[in-house]
Amino acid sequence: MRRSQLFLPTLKETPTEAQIVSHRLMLRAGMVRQTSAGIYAWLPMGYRVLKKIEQIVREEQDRSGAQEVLMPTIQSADLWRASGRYDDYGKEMLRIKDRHERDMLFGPTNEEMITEIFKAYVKSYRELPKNLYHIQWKFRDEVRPRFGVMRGREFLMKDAYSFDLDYAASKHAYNKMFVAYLKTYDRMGLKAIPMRADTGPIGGDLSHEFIILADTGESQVFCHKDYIDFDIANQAIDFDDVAGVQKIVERWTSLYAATDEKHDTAEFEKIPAERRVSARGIEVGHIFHFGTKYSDPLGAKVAGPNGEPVTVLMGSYGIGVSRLVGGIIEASHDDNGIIWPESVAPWGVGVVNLKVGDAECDKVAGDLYEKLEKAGREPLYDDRDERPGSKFADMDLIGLPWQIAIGPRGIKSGVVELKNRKTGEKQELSPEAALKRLTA
RNA sequence: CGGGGUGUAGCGCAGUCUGGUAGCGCAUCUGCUUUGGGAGCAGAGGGUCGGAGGUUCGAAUCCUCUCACCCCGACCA
Repeated sequence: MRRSQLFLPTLKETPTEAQIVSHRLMLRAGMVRQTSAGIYAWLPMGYRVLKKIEQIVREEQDRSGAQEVLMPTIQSADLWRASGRYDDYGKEMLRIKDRHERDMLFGPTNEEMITEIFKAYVKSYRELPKNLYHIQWKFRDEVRPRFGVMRGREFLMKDAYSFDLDYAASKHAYNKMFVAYLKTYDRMGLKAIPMRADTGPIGGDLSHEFIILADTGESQVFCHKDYIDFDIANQAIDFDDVAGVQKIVERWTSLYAATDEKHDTAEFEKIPAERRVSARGIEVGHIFHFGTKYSDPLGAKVAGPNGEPVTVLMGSYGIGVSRLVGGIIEASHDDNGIIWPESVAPWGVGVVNLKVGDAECDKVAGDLYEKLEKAGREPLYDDRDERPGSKFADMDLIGLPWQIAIGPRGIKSGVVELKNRKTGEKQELSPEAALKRLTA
């Protein structure tokens, strides 16, 4: 993409309404525009990042055996009356009437709808297990939206729903999601720590929040320091291996980790003092086993092995996709701007032509741009006739992992400058060597 | 939903107390000079001062109502 063609309205000054760093940077980098409180339009760069995150989530869901569907944003109130939640949900639910005065709503979640769909088709235990997910916009009419996309009213969420015949199977479904989540966050360059969450009236140990550590996080969290060094990156997972998956879950739940609501000071203090981590965190996912809470009132039953009706056990598994855009920035930025992990960066490399119009610079920069494009590195070529300083500042702001600066000074001695956004490390090397470094 | 605050050019703000030609910086456009970390000079364009009523010869400014947005708290992916 050529910067001169791109719709990327970056700002030098920070709009006052933005209080936290990710919100400020998202506005300054021209990623989103607020259209109402807690509702955002996604501009090209923001949307590219959103789609990359979404795609990683999708791939890891698919890998774990879940199947993607797409359910509507608008739902009928009748469904929610059947589960009893229409009245319970309160003012957070955006209620709408259609032209026939029928009660509708903009879905805040989809348990009722997926259960209804499941129930309509699945009649036998032989068809289990099933895990269906979708990635769709939700609306919760928060009293007080804030923190930009981190807590908007409209937000993109991946929600998966598992259906199983008995508790053991249901637990395996839960464990698979647990592991898929670890993989998902890891691929985004995030260290997400599963923390025990409130299980409500169901009880048991099957609910976890996935928290990433960031200084500006919304809640206080406590955990054992060893979690920081836990690694899932290069582990091949066999999701059909019940014991193997269970083992991974056990490892990741073996140490203390809790948000302030569930914090137990006595337990925490059993950890050696130098291994205690008390930090701020952002919730980026929540998985929950809720048994028959919805299948029972909605009558989701299958025929069991002996022909008897069995109410299925369910779980639901959410990832805040749009929230992650803000979350990643909170976890990865500096004074100059965003620092994108490679996997979610809107473009892979920034090619900065420091003197547009200079024949040599144009040639070398244009050539590098084309080759990087061909190599699939998704370069962003800053071919604007701007001053070098403002191009560097802009490039740092939008946070692409790599920058190549091509200027007359370097060209004279046959070199360009390759800069790593994260480390700030710069080195001069020939255009060919730079290309090789980035495409190896 | 309680408490507090702000609405003036795309962004950041002054002007409001004490009514009298709507301003500044950045951004934008033109020209010249500049060109390796957000340039300099000269010129230009851009506003129903959030909206509706009212007071007044005259309202960004005073009064009433209203809408939007932000912050703290309670609540939440």
